[in-house]
Amino acid sequence: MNKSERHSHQQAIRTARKAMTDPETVVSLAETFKVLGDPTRLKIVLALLRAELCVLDIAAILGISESGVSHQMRLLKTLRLVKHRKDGKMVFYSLDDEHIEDLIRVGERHVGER
Amino acid sequence: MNKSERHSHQQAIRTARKAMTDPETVVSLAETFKVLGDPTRLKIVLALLRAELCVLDIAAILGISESGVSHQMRLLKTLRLVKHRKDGKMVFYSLDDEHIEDLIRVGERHVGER
DNA sequence: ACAATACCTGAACAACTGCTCAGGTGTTTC
DNA sequence: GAAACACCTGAGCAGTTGTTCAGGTATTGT
Repeated sequence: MNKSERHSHQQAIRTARKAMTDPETVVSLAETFKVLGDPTRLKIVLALLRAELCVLDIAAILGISESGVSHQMRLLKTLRLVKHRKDGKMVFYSLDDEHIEDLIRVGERHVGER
Repeated sequence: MNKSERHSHQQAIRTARKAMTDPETVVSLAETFKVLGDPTRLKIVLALLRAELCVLDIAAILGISESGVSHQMRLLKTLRLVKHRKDGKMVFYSLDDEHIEDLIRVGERHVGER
């Protein structure tokens, strides 16, 4: 009996493995959570829940540099959490879809318990 | 006119700031997303969605060491994503509440689009 | 055309993360 | 009680992250 057969939960293991048949989806899903898992980026998303904002607005709200905001916005854009609208020399950001608000609400419900 | 008053979005900034009146909640929320934002931990949670599992089961599913699993379980436990049940020398882990499944489902919906 | 504004980019850095290794505790079996 | 098992913990490490700095582009105003 080798190490992987030692204990008797082969059935549970087979069942559990089915939860991640598509490794690519798992990685994308993790990336989505990860992007919301940083206080700075979460604050940006929370702010955009209320108002459309330009880079300097966000920098003012967070107290970090324009450059820092710009880097984070690129990430949020890549993962399709935010979209942007150019108006002259300014770029206005807003949330890209309604699932993000749902995600925040469900998360708040978990944190709020107890 | 100083730098922070330069542009004319003071109203938007005031509105957006209201979204994070409680900084402690923001940090807790970010921690919750962060813990799901790592592929290894997300896989653990996905697996536990299907079956109650012990440490060695999880290690077998993920292909990492018992020790690595143990470290991650402590984190998941601290953030109340999982609970544990001792049975002899084994420890069985399962999800702690139903919001976690909701979180995963909403996340999948976001990732699935396009 | 020049200066100011709003934003973006690459490089660099300190801080943090996930993992393994070595060694530990508690439980079961012989 | 000794050996085997299931799990936990602290230390250490390579890789990643968030931020700033310096310098870049595009747009506007004079």
